[in-house]
Amino acid sequence: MVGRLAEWRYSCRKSHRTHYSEWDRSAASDAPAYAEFGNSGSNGLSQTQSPTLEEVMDYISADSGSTWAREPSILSTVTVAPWTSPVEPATQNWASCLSAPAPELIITEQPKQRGMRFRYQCEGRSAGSILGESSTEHSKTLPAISLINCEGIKDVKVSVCLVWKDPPYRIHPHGLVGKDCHDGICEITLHPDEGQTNHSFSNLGIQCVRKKEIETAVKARLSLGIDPYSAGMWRHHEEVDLNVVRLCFQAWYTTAAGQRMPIGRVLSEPVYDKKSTNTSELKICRMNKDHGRCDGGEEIYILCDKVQKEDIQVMFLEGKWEARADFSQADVHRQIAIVLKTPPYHDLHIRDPAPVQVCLQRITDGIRSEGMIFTYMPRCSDSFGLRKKRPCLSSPFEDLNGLDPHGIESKRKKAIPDFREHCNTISDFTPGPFCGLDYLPHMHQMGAGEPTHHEIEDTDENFEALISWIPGELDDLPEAMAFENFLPVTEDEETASVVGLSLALTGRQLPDCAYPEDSRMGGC
DNA sequence: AGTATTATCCC
DNA sequence: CGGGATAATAC
Repeated sequence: MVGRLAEWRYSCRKSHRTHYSEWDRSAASDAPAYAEFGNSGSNGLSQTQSPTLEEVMDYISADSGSTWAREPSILSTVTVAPWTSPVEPATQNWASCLSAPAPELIITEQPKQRGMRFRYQCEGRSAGSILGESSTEHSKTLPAISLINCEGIKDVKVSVCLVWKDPPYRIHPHGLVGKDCHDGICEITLHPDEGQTNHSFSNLGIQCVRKKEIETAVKARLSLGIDPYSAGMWRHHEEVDLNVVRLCFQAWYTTAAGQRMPIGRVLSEPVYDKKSTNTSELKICRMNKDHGRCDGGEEIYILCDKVQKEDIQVMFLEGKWEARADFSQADVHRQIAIVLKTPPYHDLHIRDPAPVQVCLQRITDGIRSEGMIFTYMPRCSDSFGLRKKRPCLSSPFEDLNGLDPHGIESKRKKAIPDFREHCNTISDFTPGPFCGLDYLPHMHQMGAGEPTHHEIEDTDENFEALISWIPGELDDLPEAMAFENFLPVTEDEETASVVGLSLALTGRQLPDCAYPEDSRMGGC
């Protein structure tokens, strides 16, 4: 467990290196604290995955006895104030003295955490608009707050600024732009005495600064007194994580005596930059295969939105069952494609096709993409897989006839395939034999009576004859040499198969169009 | 020095 | 906006 945590920390450091360095430093001097997180159980951290940073934070904040939350030495990089609670009812103390319900500021609609891109100044003033978390494609919501127990107050000033995702919630160099925004913050005045206690923020955009502007931006904000957590400037402030912010809502009112009273200080959930690959939404765009053998090990290509090769896994899911697809970092191509091997299905003896979900999952935060269906096929009842008839194409090269020359359409949204089709692959011939050239005429003979199909008796004799011919172990033949690709269906295909087979046996590249059905990407 | 990723800028 | 080209950095 400790090892896994260390691994998690390592990956965090890699992908958010700058941002977490403060914690890394702390943790280095307090290994036992980390070990304690790893025991999960009652501490609320996930048991099935590495804990997220938030979880660790929650754990820390819940653990008042933690030495390193108070230990001055670990705060050596902090120039101003120590850490304080994220949601702090600032009004609690005096309110209880007055025995009146304390005025409060609450977030009634959190900002949507993902999906909006931070914009540079050079991209224009309109930096988009942060939506509410319950927004859908059809109904938009906005981030919103509500003032509670403020009925009698005339003016309440509300201010929103951006802070770091993590304690001590320093001011963030990025700024808010849009309606009611200036100097990177958004300020409005509400009149609760007139019933105006709610507000939703429309047209709030996040404008990002360039790295070289971080210091200037932070100083500018601090000089305006914007620093809700009095966290000040960090001497390594340029190490801020520029891909995530939190909105910090604050409110004040002025008493009759002219005293300025704070009402609240509330943090939103983190808001992540859509453009950054370590926080963006994950998406599978296409897979080259939507079904396969239930014992797994089949190669599949997935095209996806940009991912980070060291922080991505592909999960196969069905209810509580989860299996991770097998691939290495080298199998992630330019961040947008993954070549993987399917994991075996949990039941190798299924009788019917079993559809499961395939999705991308980021390792560090556990976020998953939407699933795409992949259907596991039963193994064949006849070990040869030859008894089954194979459906006949109207034309073996249908795809070449103009409508879909690249076979793109034909790969889209296929219906759940008939598992018999799947059974015809040579890999069903455990232990992986291969048919010899001289087997083809034999096959032809046997199918002579059938105009569209050839069938071969699944007898032990035939099987023995087949495997006895084979020179050696051919377990690892590429999928392109699947038996179905060589099994003649029509005269044309048979010719193609003979060509294909002979080429395959001589180890030469097959012309794409020699395949009755090209199962590889790209097509003819 | 070359490749892979990220940051910025453009449309 | 979303997509993508290009400059700038990181391995």
